[in-house]
Amino acid sequence: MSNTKVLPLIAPESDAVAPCCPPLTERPFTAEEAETAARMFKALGDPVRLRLFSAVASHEGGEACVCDISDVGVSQPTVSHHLKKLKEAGLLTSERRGTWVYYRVEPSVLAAMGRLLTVAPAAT
Amino acid sequence: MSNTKVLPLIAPESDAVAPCCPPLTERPFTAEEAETAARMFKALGDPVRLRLFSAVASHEGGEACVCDISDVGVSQPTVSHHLKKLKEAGLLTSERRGTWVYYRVEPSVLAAMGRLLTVAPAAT
DNA sequence: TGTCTATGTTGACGTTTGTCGAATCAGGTG
DNA sequence: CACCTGATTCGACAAACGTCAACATAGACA
Repeated sequence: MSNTKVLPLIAPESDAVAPCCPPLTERPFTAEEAETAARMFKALGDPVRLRLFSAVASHEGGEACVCDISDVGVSQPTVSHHLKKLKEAGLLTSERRGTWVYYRVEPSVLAAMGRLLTVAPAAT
Repeated sequence: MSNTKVLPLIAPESDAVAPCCPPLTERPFTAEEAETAARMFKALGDPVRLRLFSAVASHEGGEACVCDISDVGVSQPTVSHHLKKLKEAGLLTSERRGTWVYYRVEPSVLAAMGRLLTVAPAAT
């Protein structure tokens, strides 16, 4: 199962995305909100991680085997290390299927981050 | 007063935003693209910087004096240090007016980052 | 069983980062 | 001019980070 869903895209109008924080432009972040959101931005703040994330996110079906994306110029343990970081940040999930481990993006988190960078719709 | 300019919003349909990179989900980033984009994400990857940025972005008129936003729990030199980082990342600009220094957000960069997190429209 | 391949973990390393206090710069005001 | 306040720069230090080689683990297959 689950081959039917080609990428559980998020409904742009849905506010069911991770209720982490309001848009950055809406009001000053609290310390707590900043902590949460910064964790996600930080995870994408490294070139290697960004390439890995982009490789997974753009891969067919929204998921990719490590072997498909590990050609980013660093050693294999380093790739594993970065994928772990992305997982800890909630941006990726992983699943072992036989010999290979597949990573897929967490679409709701992507949407939540996008919302952070949204400019508030004309504040009155 | 000054309600006339609500925030120099970006036209969501305009592709005139910083032509850094395509959406993360469109195709695997090249090393160069990742380097550029990671620099921006990294700038927002610190809680203190995120609070400072949010404070500026949400401030009336889209700009704020350092004195208005420097209450984030760290020393004043540290605030200055982080604001500098945000400036170097192209997220903020600063201008001295008399005694005070005002920071304002670079809306096009915000838009560019938002576009990165956009989900590609049904990749065939 | 043993072996081979694909990933993850450990330990160590040099580098970068976040933080502060002290010193310095920039503009007002008396 | 001297003095005060707001903001940046400097110098130092501990903590976090990115990286690798070596080792460990998980599953496939003979």
